[in-house]
Amino acid sequence: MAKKFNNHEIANILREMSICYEMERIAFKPAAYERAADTIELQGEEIGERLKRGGTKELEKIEGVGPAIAKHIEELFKHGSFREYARCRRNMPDDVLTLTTIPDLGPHKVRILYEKLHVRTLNDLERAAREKRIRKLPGFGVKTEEKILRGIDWFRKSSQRRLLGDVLPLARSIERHLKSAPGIKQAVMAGSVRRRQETIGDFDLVVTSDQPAKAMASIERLKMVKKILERGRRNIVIQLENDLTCDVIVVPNESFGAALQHFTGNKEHNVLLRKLAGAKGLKLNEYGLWRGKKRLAAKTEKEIYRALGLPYIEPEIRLATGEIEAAIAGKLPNLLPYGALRGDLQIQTSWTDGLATIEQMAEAARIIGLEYIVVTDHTRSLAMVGGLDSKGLGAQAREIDQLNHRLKTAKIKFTVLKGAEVNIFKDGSLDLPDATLKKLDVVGAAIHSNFNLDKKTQTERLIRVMKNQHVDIIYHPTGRIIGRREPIELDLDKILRTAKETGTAMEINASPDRSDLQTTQVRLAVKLGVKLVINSDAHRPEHLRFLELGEAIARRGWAEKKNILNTKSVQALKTWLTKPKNQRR
DNA sequence: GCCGTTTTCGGCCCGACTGTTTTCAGTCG
Repeated sequence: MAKKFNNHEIANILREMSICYEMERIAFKPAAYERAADTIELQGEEIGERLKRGGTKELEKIEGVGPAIAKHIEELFKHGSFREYARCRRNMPDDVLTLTTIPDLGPHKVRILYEKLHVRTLNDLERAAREKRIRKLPGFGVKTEEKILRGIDWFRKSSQRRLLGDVLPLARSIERHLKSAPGIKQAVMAGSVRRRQETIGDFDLVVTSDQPAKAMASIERLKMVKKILERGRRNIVIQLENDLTCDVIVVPNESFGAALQHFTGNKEHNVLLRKLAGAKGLKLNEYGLWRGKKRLAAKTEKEIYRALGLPYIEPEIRLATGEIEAAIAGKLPNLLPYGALRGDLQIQTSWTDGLATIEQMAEAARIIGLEYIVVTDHTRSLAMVGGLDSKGLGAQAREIDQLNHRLKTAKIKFTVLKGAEVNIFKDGSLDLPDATLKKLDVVGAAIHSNFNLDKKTQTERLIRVMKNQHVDIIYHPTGRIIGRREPIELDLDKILRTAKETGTAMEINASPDRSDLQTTQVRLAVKLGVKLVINSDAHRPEHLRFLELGEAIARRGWAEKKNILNTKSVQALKTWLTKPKNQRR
């Protein structure tokens, strides 16, 4: 294979194809390409690997990929492009994907801008708008031109998405304020926040009311509101203090479920649901499920799913990645319940870069209902945080023993275990000797350097780590930090299979900017039967709250309680840890 | 271009809103 493309890059190429066909007013192809792009982006395994393994036949197994698109992808890997794509590119602006993210600009308007004003990039667009050339175009006007300028401004300011960990507390606070506000019965978050997506574009909220005008007024009076952006009859768009856009929809109580379902999405899930309804001679919209003019269900989501012949599907897995098929077959996973974690297996303390003592972290963990923590400070080669060597870990062990003793005498049922976040060298060796690792209850290993090795080297590096008999967990396996650092190159399929073979657990690091593993990777791990651990990676007591975000990632990846190691009691965990790795189940 | 409780051809999700129109196309979620 001559060229390499990751799934995201392939998806974007297919999206460009979709836009191209849309511009040419070719029917149905745009949706087909769009759909293929979406499913490819959500694949846990690299498309290139699958192509190598099974050729185009293998690719055709992917939902929405047929013979034509499979062939295009094959050509893409062989030659770096394919004929039809090259043709499309000739007729489109270079930066068509960016241009179409500007609100109100879709394929057709972008095409007109390109053909009449030679707009190829965002800068071209801005110049054309400032020079008031856009308003003269057919189908455009002064208002559109102004909206485009505002759109460019918005794009530049807020193109980076927010972390769920930042948005969720705010969303809950708004819910709370509105629930007790005049004219409002219920206020429930919807959209990507309710699905607990790792990053959030905007915040959707469904409000029920008998007095919409009064409800709207209450919303406008919220103290977090910075600016009202749009006001409709039943919806209002506001800019919050932190510049996050919040889209509120006001509906009567009797259609609450339908509205919540509709605005929770995701879009693809809803499309599939409406198709299913259509196949049964029904119609699903944001006002309910209908047979002709008769409304069959609308008040609750459960009622709607039931009337469609389905069990309730949890918001986190409404991603159009097989949940509807599983629901029909009665094979939905029994998702990990929130609050099922009994311990946290990655905690840093003031012994290295944490801000609280072991005792303070233990106390904070106990208060939020945990039964144990593992203290896992950094090890010696991470010099910038004063990583611990064998001697330091020995001293720390004595402090932990004393603390456990005090807890016991005070009849407090809480256990502190000994661990470390052991640094992995470039060659996959560890920066502490086996003799030291052997003394610890839990050994987590993590990559903190050499992020840019090629895929083969990086994969072999981690495999070597997993083959070490003392390494229990790989921490934040891909090393990504959202918005700051790309994940390392890994053959994840191979890594996860090795994890299974060697009995090494994989971490779901719940720290909001890490979220690592991420959803699709968890799904693959669950499928392969790899043991997972959800950790906060807390560096201060408040960080323990991140665990909930990790639970959300696990749920989105279809994980059940049995897949997650730290749902075990401390005794059961210890038993598991003392077994030789290859006997751990 | 893809797909199959419509099954290898003939369909393909739904409604609101906006701005530009004078009846509707384009965009969005």
